Amino acid sequence: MARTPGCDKSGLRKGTWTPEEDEKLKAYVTRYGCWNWRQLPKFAGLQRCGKSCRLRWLNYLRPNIKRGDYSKEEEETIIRLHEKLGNRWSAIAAELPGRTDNEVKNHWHTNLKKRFNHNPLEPKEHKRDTSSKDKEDPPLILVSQPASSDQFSSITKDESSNKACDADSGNFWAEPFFCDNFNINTLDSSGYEFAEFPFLCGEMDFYHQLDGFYF
DNA sequence: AATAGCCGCAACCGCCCCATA
DNA sequence: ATATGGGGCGGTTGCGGCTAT
Repeated sequence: MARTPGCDKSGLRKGTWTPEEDEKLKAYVTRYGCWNWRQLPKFAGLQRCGKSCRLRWLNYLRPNIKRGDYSKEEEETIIRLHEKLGNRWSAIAAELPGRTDNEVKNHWHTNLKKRFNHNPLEPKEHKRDTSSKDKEDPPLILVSQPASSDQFSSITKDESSNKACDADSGNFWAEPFFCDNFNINTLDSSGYEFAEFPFLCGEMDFYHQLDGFYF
């Protein structure tokens, strides 16, 4: 499933994230936010590149991530938007609360594409894979159903981790990040999310301009 | 019970866009 | 106008688990 741990030539770790790394990243981002993905791993004590941290956070550790089976409505939405937008997974994922572009993309490639390739309504410009093995899969039948809220709160495969996310997600997105030296009064009086304050990271004292304070 | 092949998905890679100097 | 750095995005890879034989 995941790639085996390894290191690239610069000594940065690659491959599967360990629970310890997850904890470090989650703790740091929760506390300080993602002010700079490239610098972040250094201060968070991670031997990872910034991109890897960003991906891990956005696709796995971020609060309110919904995992597990897709509802019919979600699949319908993906298919409808894919028909309209093509492979713009981030735009499609934006319409599916709790789903990430990576997850939507994976779901498309592993489930929906096989079925949807047989749907004559699919625009040809988006059709990429017409391999013969797909012929055994039944075409996807779109059925409109009234949306029910419980269909959007599917049980996750990793319920324990999701609960952990839910526990601290309550006010996560609505509240600013605080650290030891942060004073809410330093927020720009205009209301724009901007703050400038010192971080204390280990023995280093930095000034960071934190933009996008509320994410 | 063994094993070969398939599938799902986390993670990496490289390109592109945008902001800033 | 150009260079540079950072973030975002889509395509692809490859391992582990599952299933069929």
